[in-house]
Formats: sequence, structure tokens, C-alpha cells
Amino acid sequence: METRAHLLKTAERAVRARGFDAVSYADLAEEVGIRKASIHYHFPKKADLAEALIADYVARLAQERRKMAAHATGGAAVAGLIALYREALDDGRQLCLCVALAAGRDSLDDRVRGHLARFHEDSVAWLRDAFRRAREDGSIRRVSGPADEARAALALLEGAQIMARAAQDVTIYDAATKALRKRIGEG
Amino acid sequence: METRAHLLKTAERAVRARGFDAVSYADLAEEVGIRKASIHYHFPKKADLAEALIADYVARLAQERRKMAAHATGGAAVAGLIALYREALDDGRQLCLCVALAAGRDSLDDRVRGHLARFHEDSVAWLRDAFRRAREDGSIRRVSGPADEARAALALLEGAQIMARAAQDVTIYDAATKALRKRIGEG
DNA sequence: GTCTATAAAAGGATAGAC
DNA sequence: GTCTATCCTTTTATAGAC
Repeated sequence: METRAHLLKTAERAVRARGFDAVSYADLAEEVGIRKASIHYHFPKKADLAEALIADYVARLAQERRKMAAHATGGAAVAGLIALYREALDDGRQLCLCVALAAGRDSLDDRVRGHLARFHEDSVAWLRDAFRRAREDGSIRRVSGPADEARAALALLEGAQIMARAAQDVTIYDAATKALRKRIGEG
Repeated sequence: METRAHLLKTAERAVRARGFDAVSYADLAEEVGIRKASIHYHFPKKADLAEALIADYVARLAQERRKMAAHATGGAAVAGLIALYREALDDGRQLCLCVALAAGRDSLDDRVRGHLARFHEDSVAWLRDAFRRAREDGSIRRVSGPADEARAALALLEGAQIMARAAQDVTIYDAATKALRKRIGEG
């Protein structure tokens, strides 16, 4: 793999597991097998690494969501996102990168904050559409306002991830999302 | 105020705003007005500070919950917790300490992890009882399983805090919790 | 309990050779 | 692109005087 991609992959895993501040160029250098000075060729400042990480992640997630939007019903789309966040948990070892970054120092970078804001807007917009469709096709019971449902659902998934990771136990994620999953029927 | 209490108060605010790794003894020393070496008298290792912080916080929250459990209905108790987490947000500047610590390095300390686990267990147990009462007194609509409702509610509140803090905007917390709040009636 | 002084290590970053 | 070598700063932590 090209070094830059290797670095991004390694850094993402580390940041999602331990937090941005807890990951150093020395850590990355050892894992990737180059010297830490070499990392500065790819990411001059650590803030550049943060920005590359989040840009990459947000783009990838947007793509995943686009794929899932093709699901037959709104309910199936929401169920897909619940499953995606469960996978991302990696058995209680990792958080969503956005949560990991959002929880850390509030002075990361305006570029990072921009990506973070866009991620949330996009996620909420996607969920809102899914809930709207679900209200039409009857695949989710008792949909109130799609916009509020969307924000509540995203908050639920992120919070469930944090609780599950703190306990290193995926079943907590399943318990926290159970009520929402049960509202999703055949349509 | 006694120095130790002053240190704890200052550290809690800083950690909840910026994350544990982003807070140094030098920061605290300046804010509290003593030399950083003096902090080691109260908290020899930084892990000792972490443990004191979380022990303090968990005990305080347990007390707050006990007070709120006296509310007339289960619904009023849940509404109280939603309001408490909203206040704790401090206009999008601070997170729940447990979320701030849980999101950081996974190798904090076994003592800290113990407090973290206990906090979640206690919170969920308290919420489960509130949902049970609400099912009896009719103060929350459509209560499914109280245990799952409890985990979902806690995940929702923590996730809503993170989203609101990332955007520095409390109204996001309100939007995310709106559906739950609307399920709470008079009883 | 708080101070000065200092150690010892880690972290981010740069210069310049190859 | 990657290396060695080096710099500067920050951070945690300790010793010992007051």
C-alpha cells in the first residue's frame, strides 16, 4: 500500500480507539514501519493529518449512505445505518471518528470543525429523508417529525457507541438500539 | 476554597471542555494560582487526578438522581434528567465527564474504568425504575421494555450532548430530545 | 502545603543528505 | 520519499528548602 494511505488507515484506527491527542507520530511511525520525520512529508503538521483523516472519513461515509439509500424502504435504510454503526464499533474497540474528534480538544482546526459540521448535516439530512420515506411506505411505526426523528436517531447511535465502547461490550449497543429497531417493520 | 476542591472544580471544567489529555498540570496551576509542583502534593500522578474527578462526579450525579427520583411521576423524573443533561452542556461548551473520559485513551486506569462502569449501571437502573413507574402512572406514552428504554434514553442524552457540543449549539440537543420529551405527558 | 529547581522523557517539527 | 540528526517546547514527576 502507498505510505500515505497506510498512514491514514493506521491513524484512523488509532484515533478511533484512543483519541486524537493520545496518538503520536512516534506511534504511527512504529506501526507503519517508517521514521517519524518521514510522516511530516505526508502531513507537515498534525492538524493536516486530522483534516485528511476527517475528510477521508466523511467522504467514505457519504458513499456508504448513498449505497444504503437505495434500500427498498425507508425502514430498511435506517436499519442499514444502525448496522453500519454497529460494525464500526468493532466489538467495542472503536468509535465513529467524528465522535472521537468531537469529544477531544475544541480547538482542533476550523477545517476540521467544518468537516464535522458537514458530516452531521449530511447524516441528519439522509436520515430525515429515510424517515420521510418510511412514513410514506409504512416501514417504521409512529414516525413523528422526520427532522427530529433524524437528530434523535443519530444521537442514539453515537451515544450507544460510546456506552458500548466504555464497557467494551457490543451488546450494550444492541440493547440501546432495540426500541428503534423494533419500530421498523416490513412496510 | 480549599486547594484540593479548587483543583477538582477547575480540572473538571477543563476536562469536560477539552478532554483529559488536553489538560496539563501547568494549565491547572495557572488557573488555580499555585505552582504546578504543588498539584503533585494533592494528586501525585495524573491518574490519581482522573480517579478523584470521576469518583467525585459519579457521587454527585447519584445524589442529583436521588433528589429527582422523588418527582411525582416517572415521566417527571425522566424529564428532570433530560433537563439536567441540558444544563450540564453549558451552552455547548461541556460534556458529561464520563463521556469526555470514555472517549479518550482506553488505557486510563482500571479504577477509572470501574467508576465509569458503575456510573452507567446506576444511570440505567435509575432510568429503568423511572420508566417502570411511568408505565404504571401513565406519564410516558408507549413504554416498551423499561430496561431497553433506559439504555436508549441514556444513549440519546449522551449522543445529543456530543452533537450539540460539536456544533456549539444547544438547540441541537433540544431537537434530538424532542421526541422523547413529547412522549412525556401529565400521567 | 507550597515553593524553587531540576530531571527525564515525549511530542511536534525542521534541515539537509541520500 | 525516506533517512539521520537535531531543536525546541511541553509535560509529568521528583527532591529538598521553607
